[in-house]
Amino acid sequence: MFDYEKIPFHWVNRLGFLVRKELTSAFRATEYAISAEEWAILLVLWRKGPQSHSALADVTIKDRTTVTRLIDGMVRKEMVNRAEDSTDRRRSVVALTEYGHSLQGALVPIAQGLITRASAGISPEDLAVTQRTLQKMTENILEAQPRNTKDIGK
Amino acid sequence: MFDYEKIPFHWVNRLGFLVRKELTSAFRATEYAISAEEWAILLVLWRKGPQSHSALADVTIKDRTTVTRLIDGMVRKEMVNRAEDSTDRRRSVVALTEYGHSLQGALVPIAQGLITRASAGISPEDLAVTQRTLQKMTENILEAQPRNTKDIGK
DNA sequence: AAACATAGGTGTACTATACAACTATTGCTA
DNA sequence: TAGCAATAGTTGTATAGTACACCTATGTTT
Repeated sequence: MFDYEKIPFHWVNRLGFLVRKELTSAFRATEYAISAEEWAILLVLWRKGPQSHSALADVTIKDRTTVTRLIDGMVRKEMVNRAEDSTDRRRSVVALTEYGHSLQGALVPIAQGLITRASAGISPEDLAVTQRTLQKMTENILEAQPRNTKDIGK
Repeated sequence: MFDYEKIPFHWVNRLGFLVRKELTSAFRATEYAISAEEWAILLVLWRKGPQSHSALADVTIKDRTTVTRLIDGMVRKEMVNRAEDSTDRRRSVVALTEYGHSLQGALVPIAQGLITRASAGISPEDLAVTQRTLQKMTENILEAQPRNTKDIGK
């Protein structure tokens, strides 16, 4: 049998699960009960501005219906709102509300704290290699993979 | 705002999600519909033999009740069974059935295929650094962390 | 023996996930 | 340009995973 613990996969799973859990419970300890999935959406919106559902589904690698439900919840909690795209009336554009923007100040330091804690005793070079490797692995898997929209080669 | 994409966390989440999804769908394409969580439990049992619920909760970083439900399902599907621990009658020991053992031959090659696919174009050194780094990060977070049992300092 | 700790299970509730099927648009092409 | 195909998003429905609060049974400590 192969030595699973010597392979990044095992740790990707383990650490991924752990991070999600830690983030969620750290957020819940504040007055903002943000889930890890909501956090992922917020990150995109903070960095890239308003996005369509399809775009969000793509970057989060989730089904469009999952995104719909997720955004439903975030609208209910008034973190984001939906507007119509003026150029394409099928499309609705998800944008941050004032409250959604303000969450950044509260949440980012928490995430940074966790990152700092996790990175203790690890050299910047190793962190960089790890980041690159994980990114490459992600791309390898996503390559030639079905997406949510079919305009892959666009 | 910090550059999240330059940090391993982002990719741990993304890749972790992707791997779980890929594994699940690859398994579902066979005659064995094994979930990623069941896979994680099976891995432990294959490698380390019979385990108590608490031990499984510890390595999978899940709540004991979650493990109970997970094992319930696996017992129903006859992958594992529960036996009493002769030395401690509170404890029940989860062990593989014949069927559970046999899954190894079917499932491991699938996982290895995914690993090979993901690792394309990455040097063994980088893979090793990544594995070490992720392991260290996991340990950093788990350190001084509440566990399922309270015998932490044991 | 009493108090405490641990192993595990139940009740309950909620989140995330996604397949199938649907409507409303837009784009393409014959 | 008329009609068909593709796209964006939603709803119905079903399922898995998660965990809190609380419970019982057993073992440990003082």
